[in-house]
Amino acid sequence: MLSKKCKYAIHALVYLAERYQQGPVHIQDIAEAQHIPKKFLEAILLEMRNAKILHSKKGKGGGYYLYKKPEEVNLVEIIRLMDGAISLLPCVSLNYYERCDECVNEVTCGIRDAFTGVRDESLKLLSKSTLAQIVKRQRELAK
Amino acid sequence: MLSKKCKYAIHALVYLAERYQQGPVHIQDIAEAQHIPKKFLEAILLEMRNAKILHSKKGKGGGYYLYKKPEEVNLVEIIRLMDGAISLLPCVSLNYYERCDECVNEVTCGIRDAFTGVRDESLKLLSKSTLAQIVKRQRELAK
DNA sequence: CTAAAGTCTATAAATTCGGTAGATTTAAAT
DNA sequence: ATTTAAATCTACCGAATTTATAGACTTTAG
Repeated sequence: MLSKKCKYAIHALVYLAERYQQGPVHIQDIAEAQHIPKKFLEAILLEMRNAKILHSKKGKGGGYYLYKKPEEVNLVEIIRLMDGAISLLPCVSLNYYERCDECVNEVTCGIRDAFTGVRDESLKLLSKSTLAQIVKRQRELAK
Repeated sequence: MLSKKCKYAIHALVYLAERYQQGPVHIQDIAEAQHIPKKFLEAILLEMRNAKILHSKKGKGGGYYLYKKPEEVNLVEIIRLMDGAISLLPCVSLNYYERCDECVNEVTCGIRDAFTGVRDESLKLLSKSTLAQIVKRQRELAK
C-alpha cells in the first residue's frame, strides 16, 4: 500500500495539473479541496519543490505551481520520491536494492522471479500514467 | 514493500514445500536455515496454521508441515493473509476496499484507473506463482 | 507597513513492525 | 509414570514510522 503521504502528493499534483499555467495556487486551497491536513500538505509540497517537480512563490499572491510539464511527471517518480521502492521486495528493487538476509543464495532463489515480474509490470503501467494522462482521463469521466 | 513478516512467511513456506510429505519440520530448523528469528517465526506459522495452509504436530517429533498441496498455495493468498491488500490504494482494493476521503468523486477520479491496472497485473502474476512453481524454478536454477 | 503567503524547526500522538519472555499443553520415547 | 522435546498461548516491549500539529520566521505585493 502507498502511504497517505504519497496519496496526498498525487492528489495535490493532479489538482495543480488541472490548473497548469494559471498562476500559483495556495496550499490552503489544495488542502481544502482535497481534504488533506494543511500542515502535512505543506511538508509534502516542500519536498516536491526540492525535487524540482514544483515551484513556489512566496509572499502575498504566492502559492505552488507545477515546474515540470504535466506530461513529464509520472506516478513512478512521485511514488519513488514519497515512499521509495516500487518493487515488493528490496532484493528485486532497481533503485532501492538491498540484499536479503534470508536468501541463502540470491541466484538460486525461486522467489525473486515472481516479484521481478510484478515490478516490471508495475513500472510499465505507472510510468505511462502521467499527470497529463490522469487529468485527461478525469475530464473524459466527468462528461 | 512487503513486511518482513510476509517475506519470512514466504521463505518458510517454500522451505516446507521443498520437504512436502516428508513429515513435520521443526520451527527451529526453518528458523536456522532461513535466518528468521525463531519466536517471530512461531507467530507467523501459527497464523498460517489457523488459515489452514499449514498443519502442526505437537510433542516430541512434532513440527509444521504443509496442509495444502504446493500447487494450491500461491503468493496472493500469502500476501493477503500477512500484509493485507495487494493493491496500492485502498479505494481500488478488491478484498480490503476503503473509501478515499480525498476523492471528491470516486467515479470521476482519474487516479484509480492506473492503480486498477497495476492491481490486476499484480494479481495475475502473483496468483500464477504457487509454491510448487517456486520450488520447481529453484531446482532449475540450482543446476 | 501590513497582510498574506510560504518556510523552518520542533514536537507529539498514533500506529505498525519486529521481536522477546515465560508459562502451558501435548505427545513420543524410555 | 516420567522425562523430554516440541508446539501453543498470553502478554508484553522498544523502536521506528507515519501522520500529523504548533508556532516562530521570512518573503513579497500592494
